[in-house]
Amino acid sequence: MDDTTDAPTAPDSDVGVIARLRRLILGGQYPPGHRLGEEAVAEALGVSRTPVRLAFRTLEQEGLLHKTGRRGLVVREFTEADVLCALEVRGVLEGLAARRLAERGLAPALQQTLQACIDDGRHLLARGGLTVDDIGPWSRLNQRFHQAIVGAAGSTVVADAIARNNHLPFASAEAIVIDSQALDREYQKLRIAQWHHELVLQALMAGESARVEMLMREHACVGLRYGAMLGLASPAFPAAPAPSPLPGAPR
Amino acid sequence: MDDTTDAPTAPDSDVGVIARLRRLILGGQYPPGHRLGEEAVAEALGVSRTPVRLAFRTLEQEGLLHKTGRRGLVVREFTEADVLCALEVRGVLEGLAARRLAERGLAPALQQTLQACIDDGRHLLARGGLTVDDIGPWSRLNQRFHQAIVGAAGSTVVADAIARNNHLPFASAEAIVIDSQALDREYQKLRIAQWHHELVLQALMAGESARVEMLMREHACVGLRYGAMLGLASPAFPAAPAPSPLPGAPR
DNA sequence: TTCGGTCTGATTGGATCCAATGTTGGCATT
DNA sequence: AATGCCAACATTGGATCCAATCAGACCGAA
Repeated sequence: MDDTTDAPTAPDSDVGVIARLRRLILGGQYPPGHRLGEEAVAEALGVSRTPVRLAFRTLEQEGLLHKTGRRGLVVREFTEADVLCALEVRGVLEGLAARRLAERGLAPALQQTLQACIDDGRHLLARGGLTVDDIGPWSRLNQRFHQAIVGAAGSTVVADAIARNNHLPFASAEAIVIDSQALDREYQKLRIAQWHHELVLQALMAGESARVEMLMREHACVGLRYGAMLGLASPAFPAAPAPSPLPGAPR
Repeated sequence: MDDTTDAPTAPDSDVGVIARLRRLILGGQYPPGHRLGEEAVAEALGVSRTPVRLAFRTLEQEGLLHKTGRRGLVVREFTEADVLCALEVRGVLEGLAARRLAERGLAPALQQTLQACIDDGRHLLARGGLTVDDIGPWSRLNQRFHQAIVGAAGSTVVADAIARNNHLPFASAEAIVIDSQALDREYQKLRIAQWHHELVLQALMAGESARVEMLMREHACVGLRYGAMLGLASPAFPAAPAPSPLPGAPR
């Protein structure tokens, strides 16, 4: 398996073994509940046992693996309820970050950044429909929006808590589930998300801290809970490969 | 749980290196900002570099250590604002857990557990004052109360997020700051905490999910923010005048 | 037939060795 | 004197070897 295929903004290109093993797990190579042995993984990755042990430690802390009573680690299995919970945790934490930001005051530079994300989103959705090439740009601007808010909240503790939660594959903001077969429905979802972004900026500018907190909490629900209302099939978490979100053109 | 004394006679059987290194860091042996080398720590702990590397990985994920731009890891330094943020994160997450619990319904067994904690606390505080021997029992019942709520929320994702935040030494529920020199003031704090516990159970029994969420969020602030109002030393906040009279216990 | 004990194999944790890389100090040159 | 280059060193990451421990199987006895 080649590991160099990643988004241009590589989130964790720091250590190869961890990223590759994580991709193998998320890609379904090791099914949930499967027991992982150091030796087997080491041979599969073509490295020694030492880096695998390090990677196991990290991935265990991230929650992807967990120790069983007996020997070894097993791939954690996530239920639909787990996915909802992870999104709710993200909403609560990002709500906290947004509230703190509103209470501290919105710097002009940050306002410009958020406005740029909103402008990009408005431009992206202006055509009245989605294509597969739009998914990458929207994912990026969405991530920019969220990261700007979290980063400007001025607390590494909050940012770290969000980052830890985002280690769950389905919980991060950029990992929005896009059903390429129903792009018209997904378009509705993105329009709602865009609407939320605009409301969030509006509330931030007005210093409405309680409102922006609630908006962020609700915004986190767009990924899954809005799907059913829009007639989308309740998507199981995207553990399957999903090679679609490859960025086509970086705008 | 374990002996807090640094007895050299093998307290390092289960997870020894991580626990011992964490104790060294939290004990101030390695001051914040200090650079940790594998070799030095390995020699200090009397083990090889391999378990130290594993421990570094874990403690880095926990947030106690962080990579510097250059080589090695440094002990993370926490500001007063970080402490407040960690408590706020705990409040937000435990508020989420309590809200979910209220929405799912309170099982009779859990109600009994919480009531037992409350009874213990009421008994503990009935004498009208604190002694140093009361600190341990109160810490334990407090932890029992919080763990019961978090565990009953029915989500490993939420519980894990709280557990990760609790890795910060000052953020966990049992790590309440007790000033042994001002036990009368601390007694006021514990009375407020006890009061919160009783209100939480009341709200849980009534199914008041929004209220119990807010109660848990406020409850997390008792540790630090109430200290100043009660005249306790807290450098970040000016002491407010007039420690308010506490209401009597309900029922 | 079933239960218990023992043995063997597998697996993990720890230690040590080797390679790679970044850092720092010194020296030479401008 | 300042600056840039080079070399020696320190430190980290990876690989391999050794010990300890746990699990499962096999055998024997009740």
